[in-house]
Amino acid sequence: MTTTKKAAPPSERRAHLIRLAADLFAEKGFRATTVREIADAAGILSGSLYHHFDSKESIGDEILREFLDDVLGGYRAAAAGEDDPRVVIERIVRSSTAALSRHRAALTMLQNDWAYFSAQKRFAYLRTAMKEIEQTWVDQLERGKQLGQFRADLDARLIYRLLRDILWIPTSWKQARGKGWSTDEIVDGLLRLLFDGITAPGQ
Amino acid sequence: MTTTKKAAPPSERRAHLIRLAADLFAEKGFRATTVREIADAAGILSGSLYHHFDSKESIGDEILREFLDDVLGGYRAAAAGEDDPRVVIERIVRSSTAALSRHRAALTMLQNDWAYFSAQKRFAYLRTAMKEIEQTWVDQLERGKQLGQFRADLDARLIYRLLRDILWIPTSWKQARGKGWSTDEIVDGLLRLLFDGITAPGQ
Amino acid sequence: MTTTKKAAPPSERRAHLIRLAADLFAEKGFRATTVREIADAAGILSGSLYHHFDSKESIGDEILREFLDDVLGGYRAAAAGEDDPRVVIERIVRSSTAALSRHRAALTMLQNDWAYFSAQKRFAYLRTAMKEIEQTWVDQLERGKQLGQFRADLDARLIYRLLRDILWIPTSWKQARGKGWSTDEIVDGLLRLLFDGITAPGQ
Amino acid sequence: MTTTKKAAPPSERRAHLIRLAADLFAEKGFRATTVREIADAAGILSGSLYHHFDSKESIGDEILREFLDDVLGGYRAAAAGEDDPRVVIERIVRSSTAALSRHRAALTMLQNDWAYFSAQKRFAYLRTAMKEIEQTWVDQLERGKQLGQFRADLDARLIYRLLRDILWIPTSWKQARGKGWSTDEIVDGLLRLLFDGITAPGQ
DNA sequence: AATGAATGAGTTTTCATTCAT
DNA sequence: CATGAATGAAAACTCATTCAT
Repeated sequence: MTTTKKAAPPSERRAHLIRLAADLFAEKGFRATTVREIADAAGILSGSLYHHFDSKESIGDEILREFLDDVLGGYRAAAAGEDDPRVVIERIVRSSTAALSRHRAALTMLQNDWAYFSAQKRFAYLRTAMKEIEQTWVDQLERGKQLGQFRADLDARLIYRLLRDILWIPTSWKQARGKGWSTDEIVDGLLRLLFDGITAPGQ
Repeated sequence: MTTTKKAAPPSERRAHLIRLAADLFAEKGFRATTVREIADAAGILSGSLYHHFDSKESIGDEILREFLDDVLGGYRAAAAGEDDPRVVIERIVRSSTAALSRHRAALTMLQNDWAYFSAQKRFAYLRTAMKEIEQTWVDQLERGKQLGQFRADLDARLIYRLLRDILWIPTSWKQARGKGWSTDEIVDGLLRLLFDGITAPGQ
Repeated sequence: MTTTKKAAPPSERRAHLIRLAADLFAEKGFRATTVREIADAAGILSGSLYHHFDSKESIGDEILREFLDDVLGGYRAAAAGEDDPRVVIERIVRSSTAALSRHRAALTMLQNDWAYFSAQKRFAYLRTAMKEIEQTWVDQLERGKQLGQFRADLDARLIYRLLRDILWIPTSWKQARGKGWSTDEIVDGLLRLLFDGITAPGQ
Repeated sequence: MTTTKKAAPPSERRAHLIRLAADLFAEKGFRATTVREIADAAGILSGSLYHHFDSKESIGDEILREFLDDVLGGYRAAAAGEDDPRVVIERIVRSSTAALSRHRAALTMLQNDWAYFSAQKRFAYLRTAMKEIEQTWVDQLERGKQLGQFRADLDARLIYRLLRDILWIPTSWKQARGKGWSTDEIVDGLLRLLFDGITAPGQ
């Protein structure tokens, strides 16, 4: 999950190309985006991309690593030095929503081409990161049960599974704009649903 | 949404090939699956598939149509002749979970290659179907609010967006078996989360 | 060193294409020959080759395996059931010269691109085969020394090193025709040089 | 065979770069070595090489010319003012072995990429040099026959062909060190093989 | 002297599809 | 129904070389 790679000297141009590629990946998925399209977007020939990267996959790699570093950072910070599971969960939701909006492309890549990436050893860190994310959720849900904050019959692992993907979703809405929701509205709606469900208080 | 197509004379062999293709699509996505892989699975050569189908897309088409027919049937039946939105929603959740487990491949295809399909006129029915599904959810949530069953501040469209993808999720768990959840457990957990959230009653 | 590979069903066409490729490899070396050239020679498009082979390397693999099977077969037969090292060596020289003339392309490939092939695990059998060949030579030379047939001060490993490459040479002369030597003349000249040197008897 | 070329102003840096390139050529062959690899070895960017050389081929040219100048010099010196063919041949063997060890890269280049170089007019001097080398051998072998030193039935041209490549071989052993042979041991073994063969005196 | 960026022509490979047999 | 062979268009990637700075 380290960010520095010896074969990848950072540069302005390079960073710009990654951003262009990320936008395309977000739009059409990683596999469906061709290097020619990336090059076209940059106004250069496809072969010229290989002056900066040694493969299309290494561009994807860089995008995904940065994303997971960011997300995991948020999870760790959320869990550090805080005892109330409810607060930790709220922090996780808010921080990862923010991280996701910063790395929209990475999310789309994972959603569309998870099978492709996770099958390669090069991307083994994806599975590792997912495990840490799951563990964090399960830990907090379990602690909440023990403290009596959450329903005692709640299956932490099951709830996590149900939740994880909801967390990813709001970000992809950026594309479908004009719907009129701010990120805050979405996150608040999500937290409300998570904690209280849709049933009216009295019922 | 019509089922009969002139280029598709139904037959045992044909149905079998579709099932084989569907399994592969479920595993790796529609685009990532090659006709050669489908043919290999059937023990024939790739060219021979074209005796049964006129294109790879027409295989996908058939799988997606059957799926949406099934799902929409469930939605319509759930809403027909029932007034209590809570009951309708529970029926929707149960029926679509069942439909999804019957059409696992279709779901993966939509999740992975939505952009690809929805951009083609041939697959226009996908958008139509999605709109009907959304409308059904929004209708029921709105009626629930008016009846005082659901929270008055609930944004029906937002909640639908949050929910839709959760509904798809449990299906993809078939692969990761051994986790020890039955479909019923998952649906119950999902309905409980939807109606009541994770907070303990007293809190 | 097995000849049968499940992913390579033998066929007339396939064998013909291998022969065409082998001729080109012999002429210009493996790396320097493009798949397009092979396809051109066959009168098809380069992509069509991939109907028969999954990579250029697998064509090379097939050519090299057949060659080494043939050569090693000769070495084993030469050493089997024969005690006189001088006879064994003569047999080895004759059989491998014959094998080489049957697999001229393989030889050129090894001479030109040995570094390329031997660095890949796929071609690990090349090193294994070379070791067996060396061991056979060293064994016979040592036995000849013990029997008093060969000079006692002869360094078997050194002589082998000096000899190995001479063995390969005569084959490549096929190209440079018109020189007027038959294979037999070459082999006889070689054996005479090996056993007796160039010095006149009396000197 | 002229050494001076207008596009080649000699300099320290330049000579160093040629040495680096030569090492890589020796390891992997001329064509298999990329300019980028040469530049990497020098710690500069590939484009910067073109400040010193106008093409990759001109690097190869320089390496090959120096080599052939050195080798031919040895051949001429060996034949000059000496009547005994046996002595001349011994001198040739010793001098060319020494030359080869000074120009290891050139040898690998010729062995691996002979077809490539010899097809270009720029490298016409390669064929010229080879002809002179062959003629020298044939002359000495023929004279030896007339003097009764060498076997009368010996085919000078054939023997030369058989011998030439043996001469190159020992050089490539530099890489596989630790085998425990000094250059002298190799040359002596070679001369002994050449003059007397491997057969024990009495046999 | 060297960088940093790019070219352009070529390479191997992929894959849905066609079609005579 | 299926084979066996091929197409054709596009994909990812390679690499010697150029050039403004």
